[in-house]
Amino acid sequence: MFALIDCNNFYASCERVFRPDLNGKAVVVLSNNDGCVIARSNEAKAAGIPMGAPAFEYEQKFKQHHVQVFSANFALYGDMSNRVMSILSDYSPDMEIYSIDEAFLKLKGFDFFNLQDYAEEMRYKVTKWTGIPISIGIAPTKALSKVANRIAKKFPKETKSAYIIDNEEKRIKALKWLKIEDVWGIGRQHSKRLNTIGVKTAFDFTQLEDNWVRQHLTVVGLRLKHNLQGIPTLGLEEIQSKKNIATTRSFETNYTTYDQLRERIATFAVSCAEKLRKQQSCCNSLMVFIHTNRYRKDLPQYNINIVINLPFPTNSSIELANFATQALTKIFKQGFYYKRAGVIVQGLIPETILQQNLFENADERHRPLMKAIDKMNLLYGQQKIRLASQDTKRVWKMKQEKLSPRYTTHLADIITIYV
DNA sequence: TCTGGGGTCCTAGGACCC
DNA sequence: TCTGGGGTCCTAGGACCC
Repeated sequence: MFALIDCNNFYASCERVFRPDLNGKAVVVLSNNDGCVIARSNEAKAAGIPMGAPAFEYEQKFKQHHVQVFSANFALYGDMSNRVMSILSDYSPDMEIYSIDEAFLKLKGFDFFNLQDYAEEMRYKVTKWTGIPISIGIAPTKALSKVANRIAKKFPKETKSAYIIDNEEKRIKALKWLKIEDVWGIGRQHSKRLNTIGVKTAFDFTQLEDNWVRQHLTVVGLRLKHNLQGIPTLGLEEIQSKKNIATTRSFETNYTTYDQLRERIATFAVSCAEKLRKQQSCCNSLMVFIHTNRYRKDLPQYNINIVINLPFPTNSSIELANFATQALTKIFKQGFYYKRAGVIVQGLIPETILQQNLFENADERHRPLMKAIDKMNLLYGQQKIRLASQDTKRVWKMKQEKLSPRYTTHLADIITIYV
């Protein structure tokens, strides 16, 4: 059996842990730059605030329903996630962390366990120790555990937030209940197409011909179909190092000059380099893109990207910032209002595989230098040591007007309790 | 004025090889 | 008039996830 554990309204719940006065109240969390809604408490959902709602369009509604608004505090969410995952890892030797707020546990050899009790204990401990509410779905396959989880979340009282699909009757009943567009792996396009041929529920989907599914939804869709039928086609996945790493941002205002963009691109490249070093990889190529504001139909649009193959694999901040700025030079055009840009590094290989190039090689001195920089930044705070090509005067700021303290990761932000 | 960010996988088609 | 057969690798684009 697989268990899928999912934190309820994760970011909103993290904020509430340190603001218990907000329990039972509407809470939303905004994306970077306070752009749009990326998490909602149940009360906020009930107030009719959709996922992805642009914050400026919903200001009235926030006021009207007394919604507490937060800027995204990823330092807090990342740390809370680690705490939850560490508790969950005690409940099975086989765990796959699927996202910041979700994990699969493989429950092998649990035949003599009462899984309902087991799940409820898990839930009790996570909530007690971290303050984060979770829902649990258990079933013979991953896709079905997703379905079970949805039921647990939808009917928290009846299920005690833990639901198990362990026989055909329950499976069929669950699949007939679940709308096709809510199935894991069926997105907007697929559900539109499925709707036109009369597939309304997950159950309808499992009744389709294999060939049709294969043809229109590729092998991914076919695997999903079998998974929903109870045939295990998806196992736990090993933790693997990433294949791409990206740092991309929208700007608070429009950028018009090369110099402004150059600074951002250098900073994004440095950030990618840091992420690479963290997972002990080097990259072989890098992509730089710049976009104008796609919502401003009245302005000329210019979206372009460029891929640069590096002469040697590297994770040096200096090299990557250099290559990225060179790339930018090739695509930058005067006369546009730029709103978004990013750097994506690709072709990742382990740091240890060092291929010598006949003509050009990485500067060996960078390695110890980067090590020293990483160490200092860890010790004295992120971004303390920067390249001169970066924003040394701290001109650049993200809009984060409703940022909560870093309660769990920053000493100065620790809560004081008066007794 | 203001509309996020970071990932994965699969397929078709082109370029190339012998 | 007639123009093979069997591969690999790479990339762009489209779908999906949170």
